[in-house]
Amino acid sequence: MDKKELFNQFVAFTTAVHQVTHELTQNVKIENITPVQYKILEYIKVSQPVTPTEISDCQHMSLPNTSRELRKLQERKLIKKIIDTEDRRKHYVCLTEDGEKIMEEAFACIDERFQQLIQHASKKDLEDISYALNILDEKVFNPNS
Amino acid sequence: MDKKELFNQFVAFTTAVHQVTHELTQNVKIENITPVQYKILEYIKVSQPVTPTEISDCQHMSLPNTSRELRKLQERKLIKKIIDTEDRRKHYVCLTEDGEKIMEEAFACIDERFQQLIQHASKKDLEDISYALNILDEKVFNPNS
DNA sequence: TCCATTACTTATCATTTGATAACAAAATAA
DNA sequence: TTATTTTGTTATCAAATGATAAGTAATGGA
Repeated sequence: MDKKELFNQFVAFTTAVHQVTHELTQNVKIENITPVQYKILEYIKVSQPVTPTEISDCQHMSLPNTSRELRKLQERKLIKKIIDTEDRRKHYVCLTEDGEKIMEEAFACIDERFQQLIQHASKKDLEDISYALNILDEKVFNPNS
Repeated sequence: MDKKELFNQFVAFTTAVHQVTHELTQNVKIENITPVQYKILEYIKVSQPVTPTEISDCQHMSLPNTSRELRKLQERKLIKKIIDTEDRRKHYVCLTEDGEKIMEEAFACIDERFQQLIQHASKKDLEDISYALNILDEKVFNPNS
């Protein structure tokens, strides 16, 4: 196995992943939500509670810009902030009920398209896919966990 | 294999892929190139020659905006356009020598970080990774090819 | 107590990106 | 030939995003 060749395979693969994730999410349409705001909501949904600093780090945006987007999401009642009782500088960000509802709909929509994508997969195919995902997670994308 | 469970695994996986590709490309710094322009160059590099319409489709941007960015890249002598002799409406876009040089440097930089990522992988690991990439390409991300 | 650091906010400005209308030129179909 | 479609450009405006300075409040250490 040539490592250079593996790199080419890797590049083609990640391109395909980006393409497919774009297709899966493209018909998720939340009223008046910008792409960046959607990514933030998605992150909160999966990892809540999170602090603005964590969002800032994970989404690769400055804390001031994160703060601005969070304020907009809060104004739209999609998220709420809870101040840590231990360290009152820290804010824990969570989805509100409205936010949860919207994100569950979004995920359901993505899931629906995902199920279409794998509709022709056999039982063994599904096992192979799951196994392959695990291998790559373990050896490339999440080597520590 | 529960299809719902596979979806969760899939979501976590694609998130990790996006995260890692961001890390691999983040220290590719080309002077005065915007992210969109970089994505266009990357696409041209891999798929040249391409037409503006193809770029527009693949990068999910309107043709006018594609045209604008291509003009900027052309002004910087990173790409060139060749008019199709058969159908003179069509323009084939290619990298110039300067463009090739810059993109090869960029890819070398990404490759370097990729090699770090898999530096501890054994021969068998590499084979497993390659196999897993193939499986996923075949059954999920590139079902037609 | 005083000072430095951390977590976050507000405000402002520049740049990038997206959307749309109007146009030109070439190809194709009627 | 004339109309229609395709391919691409230019121009303009609005919105989203990025960068940075300045400020508040809480914490923790000297």
